[in-house]
Amino acid sequence: MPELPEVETVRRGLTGPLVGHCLARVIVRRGDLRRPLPADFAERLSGRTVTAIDRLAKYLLFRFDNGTVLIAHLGMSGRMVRAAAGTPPAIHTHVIFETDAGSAVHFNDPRRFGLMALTSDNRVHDHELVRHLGPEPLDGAFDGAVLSAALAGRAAPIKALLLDQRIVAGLGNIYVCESLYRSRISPRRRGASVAGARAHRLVTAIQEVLNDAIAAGGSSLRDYVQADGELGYFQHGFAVYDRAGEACPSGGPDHVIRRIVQSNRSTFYCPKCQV
DNA sequence: AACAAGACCTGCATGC
DNA sequence: TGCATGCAGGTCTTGT
Repeated sequence: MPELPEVETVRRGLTGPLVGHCLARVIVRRGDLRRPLPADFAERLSGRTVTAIDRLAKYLLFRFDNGTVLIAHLGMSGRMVRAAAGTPPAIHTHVIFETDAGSAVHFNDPRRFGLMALTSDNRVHDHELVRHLGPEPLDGAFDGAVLSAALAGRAAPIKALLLDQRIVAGLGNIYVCESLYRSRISPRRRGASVAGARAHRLVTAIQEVLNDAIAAGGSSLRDYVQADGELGYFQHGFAVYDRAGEACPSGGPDHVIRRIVQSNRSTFYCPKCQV
């Protein structure tokens, strides 16, 4: 589910309830997530104060007063939902964080593709989960030259390459489709042919799409809600995602959005606008 | 090395 | 109503 804008929205929503607060109690109800939680997970976090919550691509980094860092990924169906302490956990709530202020955050993940791991401040960026990540798309260092260098020599379709977190970190299926539409680039185009002005256009489109989505609180499809339980509303702004058979927003005659499958994932695009 | 395809797990919509 | 099938926002591993 959650791509960069959704994770960023969750981060912002958790900052109020958690940052500056001590975790009075951490309850692991089910530890067999994508990677098993360490046996001492709850013990290592209990009594610690959250000093900051950062985002690295689609990962959340919870920093604690003793230098411990909790790395969390929401997978496809993971949610972090705010609740009052003592609220009975919903089905699929696997971990509960209760603060000294009487509020709680429930980690709920039906498919259990999410994960959490513990490390420390000085080792975060070397951690195996995040070590391979490419540039942050909203970072100033990410530009057309950086992107085309990463795409040089690549024969795979640009759609598949943009999903590769080593090339750019944080995009998923929705925002790749939307960015390619916005930059009028065909998802089937070979990676290496995206260079120069075309790469620049793509970077601009990626940044615009992500910023628009963050401003809208992310996209709510099946599972995603913000930390406060509110729905994001960027899904109403999709130009192509999940709109197969509908008219392309360009309004061009006979412009119909098409669905194809690439690398076993759905791709939505306008074959007339995107070349 | 680069790429494609399958696997992981659960819920939901669809069609018979 | 029940059952089978296919699909879903993400990685990770395996095989060519």
